[in-house]
Amino acid sequence: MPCPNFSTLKVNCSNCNLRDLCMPVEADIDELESIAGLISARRKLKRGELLYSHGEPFSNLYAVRTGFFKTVVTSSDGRDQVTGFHMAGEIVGLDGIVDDQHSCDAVALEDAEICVLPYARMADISRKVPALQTHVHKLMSREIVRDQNMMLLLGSMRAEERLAAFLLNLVQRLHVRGLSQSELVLRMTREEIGSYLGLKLETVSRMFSRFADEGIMEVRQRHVRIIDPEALERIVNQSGA
Amino acid sequence: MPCPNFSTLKVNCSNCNLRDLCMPVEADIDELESIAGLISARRKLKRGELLYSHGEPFSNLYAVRTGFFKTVVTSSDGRDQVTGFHMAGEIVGLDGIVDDQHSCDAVALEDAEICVLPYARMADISRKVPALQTHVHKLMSREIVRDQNMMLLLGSMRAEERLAAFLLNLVQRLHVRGLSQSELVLRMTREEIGSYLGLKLETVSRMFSRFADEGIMEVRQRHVRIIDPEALERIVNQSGA
DNA sequence: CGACACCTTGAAGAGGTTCAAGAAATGTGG
DNA sequence: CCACATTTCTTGAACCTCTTCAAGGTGTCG
Repeated sequence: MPCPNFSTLKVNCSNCNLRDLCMPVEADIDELESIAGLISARRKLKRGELLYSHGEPFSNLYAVRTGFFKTVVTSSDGRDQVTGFHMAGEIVGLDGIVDDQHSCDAVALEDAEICVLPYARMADISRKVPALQTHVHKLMSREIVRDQNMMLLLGSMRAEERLAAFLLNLVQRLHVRGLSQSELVLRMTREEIGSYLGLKLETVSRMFSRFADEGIMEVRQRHVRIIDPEALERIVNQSGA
Repeated sequence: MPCPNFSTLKVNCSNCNLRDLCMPVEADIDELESIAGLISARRKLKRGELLYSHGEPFSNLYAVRTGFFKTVVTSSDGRDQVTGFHMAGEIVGLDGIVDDQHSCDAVALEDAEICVLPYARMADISRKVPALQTHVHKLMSREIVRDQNMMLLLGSMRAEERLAAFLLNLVQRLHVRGLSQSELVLRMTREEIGSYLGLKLETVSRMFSRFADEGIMEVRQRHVRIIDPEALERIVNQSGA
């Protein structure tokens, strides 16, 4: 076995328990067979490892199987911004298509495993399987809508609103994956949350403390228990124009 | 003529002077013919008119022919955020694909004309013409990268940096379209610029005044002449981590 | 020409940042 | 498995940027 972090055996979507999340495509038997062959390999990453980095030639999309990733954009003058957190069933790498190279870094925030989806193969198959074509378009459109909602958050919300929205979004996504609606373990640091939300880490920390003081949640380091989700909803929806 | 704002006569990309901007696709004669048939109609809009609005069923993308648009996301509690400004040759409407309905409003900021690109037709043709498929993917990927760069701007830049970046981006896009690199007429209000940049209109106004004081540009209402573009570059690239 | 929308500028105030110090958790090497 | 180094988190105080509120000016359109 030349490289223990790659496996090409029995790599197939057909019997993957994440299929409903990452490839929810209605199709006939033949088509499903094509789709099952989308994946070229799986790959394991250690915490802190880069899945891809900006400037790197683009050739694959990646589906997260296990673990947790962040994507980070870096500007020419060294600023950087976390643009997303990605968990099981989500697809990363779409940024690379336009210039045939990645425009951000994708970093594993804990030990992780991903499926490699060669873009060329995906494009080929989606020409033959309309349902896959639709799915790919929707993936990209969803990313656009999500990013525009982040622009709304970053452009118009105050610190506590941002953090509340962030937490609600996280638990909602975790809930879809069968985890608790109220309890979660943050996979990222205060600084990473801050970068994502356009805040400094101290501000994030203070907001956590404030929410805890107000009895909205319990916070012990990265362990968070949401006691009053409606309070969070109210915070997010309170203000506005 | 039932509706003077729609025309379906001689609507064809083949001899459109904007083709290089909006459909720069390499293909053989047959394929180009397919692509030329992408457009179903053209439509004229008056200043202030909506091209589409959030919640509206999605069925078309739109290519801007003339005029200038903004797209605006509105949150449930009435906040809104300008997510983009769009000029000749640019495609809008990609947000609508994921949920079969638009998630933002597109508003003409001046009298405008657009080409209607039925999404179903586009999807069909791009299954037969790989170059079009690639083009569509790149369009969407470009939008993702652009939005993520806006997240960087909103999350990490100060007011003067944001405005400088905005102006440089604007003149650069206008320059590609054959207009001056230094002179421009803003099509949007201070408030709209502010919404886009996550600032209040007063802040935008103050920053314009500051740039004018510093001799970087002349500002007379919406007429802007950039005297020292390098100063703007320096402002954008100054800080960082 | 008048009404309305848009822009500018000042002064006061708030929210978030910066700087700093210490505490808690995590990981590492012996 | 423990001790130590490192990273991460919390909290306080001073500061700064941007916002808010207010008033007046400028431009535009019917």
